[in-house]
Amino acid sequence: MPRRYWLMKSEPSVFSWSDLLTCPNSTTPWEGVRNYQARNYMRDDMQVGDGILFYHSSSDPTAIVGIARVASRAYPDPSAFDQHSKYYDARSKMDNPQWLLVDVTAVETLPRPLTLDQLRHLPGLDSMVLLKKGSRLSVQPVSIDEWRVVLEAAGIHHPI
DNA sequence: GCCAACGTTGGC
DNA sequence: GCCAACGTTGGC
Repeated sequence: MPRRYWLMKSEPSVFSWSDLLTCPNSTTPWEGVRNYQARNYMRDDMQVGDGILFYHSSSDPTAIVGIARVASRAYPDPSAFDQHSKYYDARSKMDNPQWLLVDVTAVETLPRPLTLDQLRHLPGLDSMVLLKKGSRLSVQPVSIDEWRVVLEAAGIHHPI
């Protein structure tokens, strides 16, 4: 199975790239995904070792800021069971979990963030999910070609 | 803060 | 199954 590539969004005011870097082993459970399509990508398609573009949304500027990798298969998101969590969902039962997550590990910080505006001007990213109007998916597939374009533009030549 | 676009819910 | 209402996302 060839490696796949993804883009994952996070609001830095909630969880930033630098927050990830301070986690033990630069690794964190990607809590809080509450969208079925995003969940299904994690559940059905993500494999350990897949590449991740780490994107800061609702920030200034919005940008890809780091390269990460998938560090586990999908497993139940414990925050869905936690009544004190903002991600609590009473419909998700221990014996029938509705929401899943994967572990994410930081690999490399971009020398400079690649902003949304820069991405829009790069050739070869026309069909990138992130750049589609109204795109809200927080876990998105990225093609190998898009991955290469982004890493080249970021000045990264030996990722993962 | 605004608001377009989107996903989900629930009445019918 | 339809679709209006609602809540959320996220760029600006």
